[in-house]
Amino acid sequence: MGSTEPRQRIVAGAADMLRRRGVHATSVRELAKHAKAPLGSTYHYFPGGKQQLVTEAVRFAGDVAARMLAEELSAGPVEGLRAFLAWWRGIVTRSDFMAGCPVLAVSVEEPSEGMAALDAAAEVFTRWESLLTDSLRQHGVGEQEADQVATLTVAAVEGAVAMCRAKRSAEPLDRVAVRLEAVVTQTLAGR
Amino acid sequence: MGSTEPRQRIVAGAADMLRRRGVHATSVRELAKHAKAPLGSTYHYFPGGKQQLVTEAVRFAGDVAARMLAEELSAGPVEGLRAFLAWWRGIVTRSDFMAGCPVLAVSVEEPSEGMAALDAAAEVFTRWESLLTDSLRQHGVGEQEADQVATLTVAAVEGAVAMCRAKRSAEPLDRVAVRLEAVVTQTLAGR
DNA sequence: TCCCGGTTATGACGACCGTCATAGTCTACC
DNA sequence: GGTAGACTATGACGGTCGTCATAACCGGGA
Repeated sequence: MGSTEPRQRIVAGAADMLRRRGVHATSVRELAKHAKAPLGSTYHYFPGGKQQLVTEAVRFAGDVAARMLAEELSAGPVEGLRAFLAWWRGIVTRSDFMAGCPVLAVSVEEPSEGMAALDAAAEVFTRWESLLTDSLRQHGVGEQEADQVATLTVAAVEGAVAMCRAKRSAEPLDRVAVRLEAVVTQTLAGR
Repeated sequence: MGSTEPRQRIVAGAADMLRRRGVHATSVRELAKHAKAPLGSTYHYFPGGKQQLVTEAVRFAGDVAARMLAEELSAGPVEGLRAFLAWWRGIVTRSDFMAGCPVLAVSVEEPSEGMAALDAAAEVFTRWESLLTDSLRQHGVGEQEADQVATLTVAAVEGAVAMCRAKRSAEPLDRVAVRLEAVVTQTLAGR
């Protein structure tokens, strides 16, 4: 909070706004105001314009989640999964179901011009999947099965976050959490 | 194809554009052009403006999918699941990973003014879940477990569709398909 | 034949968009 | 203390947005 670096503040603020409104409903002016930075600064720090800003925001949000996921996975796949789900639940509920996932937002909206942001989103998804896959493999799960469970987890979490937003309820995330934990437990038990 | 009713044409076209661009990147002008209808007609048939148009498009797309899902589920839960996944795979690949899900698009973007479209999205999700839940319950699955598996399925499919768009690859949907089928099969086998 | 409802056609409105140019301010080093 | 360079401030640009008012059109009942 109150980071002194304006650039960092802009990126973090952008990630926060993308969560709530999506890409096209977020203007650069609002972005600057939200970060208490002048509009001119925006184009000073991000000469690539909105595209660059969105791309960096996606990477930033992806990194934050990945760092958390990596740490929690060190206690085991099930513990990591639980923490991942709880983390998303916190974001969704604390914002009164206004906030979602900026990575998902970029993935759903147009690649109108330049796919930089979309590519960044794809990389974030892949990174999350890799963390989950590695953890599963380290606990004896086969390659294919680990890949599939990791992708299922990321997809289900992202989908559930969007569903929570639409329904203004945390139930989708809760249901998915129970079922995903069962899947991972069974996978670790070797079928 | 080539329906004579302009109103229907506009709604179907809107659903198609929402898939590809999302809500805010789709203008009413483009919508009218895409449906070969005059801009004035748009506000004649949809006095509620863009909000009403988006809402009806979401309901329309939701109905099409629900009808398909209901029919395929009559052959059993696994068969319905398979068809559901294959249907989405077709949409994603046939469009060269440009098209996604309009319901998801609405769920991820603004609640800015009037939640009509968001509510419609929530109803569509609930409808899809109900179809899956009912099918599972008719095959002896308990209530809670059926609810959880149904939500997991819808969430995972929606998330995977977005991931396919970002990665420009059908692999997320394919991985999710394999794992979801395993989940449903095991659920039906009673643990 | 006339007219009248539903539909299309056209153009305008105020607002906001992304982007940039330019000029002012500040900071830190020589 | 002066000056270079990083940052801020301001305002403008061409465009497009959602929305609406209004006029032209057109088919069919009186």
